[in-house]
Amino acid sequence: MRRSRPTADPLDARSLAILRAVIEEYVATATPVGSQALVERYRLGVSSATVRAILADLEDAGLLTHPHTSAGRIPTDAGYRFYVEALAEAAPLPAVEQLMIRHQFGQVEHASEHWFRLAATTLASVTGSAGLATAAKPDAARVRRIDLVGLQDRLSSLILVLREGTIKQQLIALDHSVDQADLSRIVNQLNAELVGETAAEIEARLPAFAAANAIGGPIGPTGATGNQTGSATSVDPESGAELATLLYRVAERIARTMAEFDAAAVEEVFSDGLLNVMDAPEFAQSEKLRRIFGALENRIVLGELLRIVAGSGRIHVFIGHENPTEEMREVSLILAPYGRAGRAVGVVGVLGPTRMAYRHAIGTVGFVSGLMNELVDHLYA
Amino acid sequence: MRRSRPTADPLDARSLAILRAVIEEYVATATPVGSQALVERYRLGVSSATVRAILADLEDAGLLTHPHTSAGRIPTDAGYRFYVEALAEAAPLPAVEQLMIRHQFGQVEHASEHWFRLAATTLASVTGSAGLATAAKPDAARVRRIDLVGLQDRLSSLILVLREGTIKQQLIALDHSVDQADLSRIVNQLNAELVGETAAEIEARLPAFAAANAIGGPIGPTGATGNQTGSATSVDPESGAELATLLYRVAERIARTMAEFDAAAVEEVFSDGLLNVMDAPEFAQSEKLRRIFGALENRIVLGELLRIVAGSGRIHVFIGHENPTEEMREVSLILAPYGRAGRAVGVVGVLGPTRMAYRHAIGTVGFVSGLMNELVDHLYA
DNA sequence: GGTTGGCACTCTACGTACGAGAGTGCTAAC
DNA sequence: GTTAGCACTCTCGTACGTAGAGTGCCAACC
Repeated sequence: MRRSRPTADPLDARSLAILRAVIEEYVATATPVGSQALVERYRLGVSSATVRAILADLEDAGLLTHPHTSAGRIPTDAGYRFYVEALAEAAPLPAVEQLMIRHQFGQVEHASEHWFRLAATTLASVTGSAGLATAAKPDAARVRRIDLVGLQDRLSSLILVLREGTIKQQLIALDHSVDQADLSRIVNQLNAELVGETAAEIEARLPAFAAANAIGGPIGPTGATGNQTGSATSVDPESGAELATLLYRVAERIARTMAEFDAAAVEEVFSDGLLNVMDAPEFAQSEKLRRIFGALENRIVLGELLRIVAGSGRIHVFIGHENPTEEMREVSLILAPYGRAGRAVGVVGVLGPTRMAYRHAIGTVGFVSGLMNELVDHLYA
Repeated sequence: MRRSRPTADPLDARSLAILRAVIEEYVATATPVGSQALVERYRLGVSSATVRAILADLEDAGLLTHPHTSAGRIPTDAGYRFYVEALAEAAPLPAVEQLMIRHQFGQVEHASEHWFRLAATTLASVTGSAGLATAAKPDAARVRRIDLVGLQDRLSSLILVLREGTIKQQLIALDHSVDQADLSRIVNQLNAELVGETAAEIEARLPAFAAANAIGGPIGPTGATGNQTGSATSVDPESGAELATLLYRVAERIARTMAEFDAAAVEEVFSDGLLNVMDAPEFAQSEKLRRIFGALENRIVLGELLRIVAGSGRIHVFIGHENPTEEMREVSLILAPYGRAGRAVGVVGVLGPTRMAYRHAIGTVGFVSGLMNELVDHLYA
């Protein structure tokens, strides 16, 4: 409501420089920045009075605001948005840090499950915000390997390895005791028939399994390999029927487990460095913190965001109010997808106060997502 | 420094009743409790002046304290300790709640990995504190099943199922491409020789593997079952040597993975309801919270505690200063082991402010650890 | 016209003062 | 041994006053 027209005059270079200075100063100090501080710390070549006039313009444009009359300026969400889009080229991660991170990933390379955790940890420590990572997850999981391990007389464990590296374990209670040799025969048959299939495809086969089950006979195409590990006991008809029943139950369980896996928006979100967020002075009162942590615990809220990002193929920045949920309106999220569309995709990113070092954070998230890309490519070339 | 001798006179029944009242009132209200409040809310049959005299005695005995002169009394850690040992018989969980919890465990029964998480969640929601749970972990893991799954030409995934249900996945880079049939032969041999063994036992066998490797011949006792899944290709000497090398490497990796698993004090601590702790008024300033969460994230601190509890066979209560670390001196931990000593053992428990409903919490932790006992027994009878 | 120094103004942060209220410890009477 | 009474102490909330930071505006300047 002052001086220049309230809306988007294209800002001149000096205004941009000042906007940028305000943002970077505020990000560094967490204190509203005044005209005096700006002329002292940045070579602006103008007096504080001039700076004040420009600050007022930037405020009219909605990019800055005032906590109160006699305080300095702080950026609005719109200000940060402008900064991210027009002023802040992503800062590439220094080569030293890149090397260090690669080295760390090398250390755990033999256990892919740890990559996601490490990605979150790395993002947290490098950016000083909270780090987030989801495991790479396919649209439709496919079977890579099935195994049944007898635990006790009437209890067995189904181990389902999916093509993308995920392992699912399920307990299966048996109606009758089944020895490991019989379990092996079932496993062989299941592997022969179901490897490479999706939940839906297995589902479609279930009636065939059931039919075979009903007549108590052996099932599957004649090509089923079978004949395994020594003990080639002859199968009496009754136990044959029992095995067929079991076969059906296991196949059904596999289909269900995979369907559940497919349906889960986000299987698990690894996070690290939540303590970093607690350190931010804007969250000194635990009430705000509580709401943020609450939102983070709520997988639905986060899942929605992650889904948006996973499909997009680019880095997303959600600043304050841009977040879909009320609780997150004081934090910013920088999220990047990784993996191959169609194959497995996951998301990595950071969460911090809107007062965040966006350049650095975007650069770091970009680097880590690239690294995860490499790793996933290496796994599923 | 008043009236009666400063040390442990055996306290009379009335003093005990008042101590108990103070503690239970304070736990309920989080406000220092005065003599007036006590006579109003509890049928003590005496005047507030008398109560005041007794409160002063209890303070001299070190069981209560004063935040300041004109405030009511609050319990000291010693007061809580006395309460837990002498005054508070554990409150058994109401049958309704027991049933509800059992029902919830029934819902996820088919996936044991979820039990630990559910235990933490249940403890958190029932007690209103943070819930903790570790997976059941043996002193020395034993192999239950080994599998190798080809991921790509020169990359394979080792899947190691331990007797206690834990699954470990490891990537193995191959020097040469190996087809699934050859992998299967290796797997069969490994299973034949290593099932049931510990890390140390496998370690001891490694030289034998290496020797066989050196001469390029087949290895293992003659009883090794072998011969599997169709493709009985004849093995040319060179590829035989390569396979022997691979066999050795995989065995070595298995031994190392298991040794690491054994060495880890606590593999993973599932926690839930940390938000509950944030809600406690004593932790309104996030500085205290920060330190507590920091201590929780530090696996070493927690690991030490859990190790103490795991071996003990009984419920432990750590109140405030009784905790080994500085950061935890404002919280109490109630921890119970479950499982079978010698076989797998784990720990469940809750963490909350020292101002905790001990009776209820102890009862709940006891119930959940009993439940986990049942589940583990059911798995590994 | 843009820029600058000067200046009045505004608002917060902080320290002080003060009364209300809660709860104690002590004493004298029961 | 118990109780009523009472002076005392300490916190908490409110009010107030001051110092300091930073603004917005204006008149003068280049």
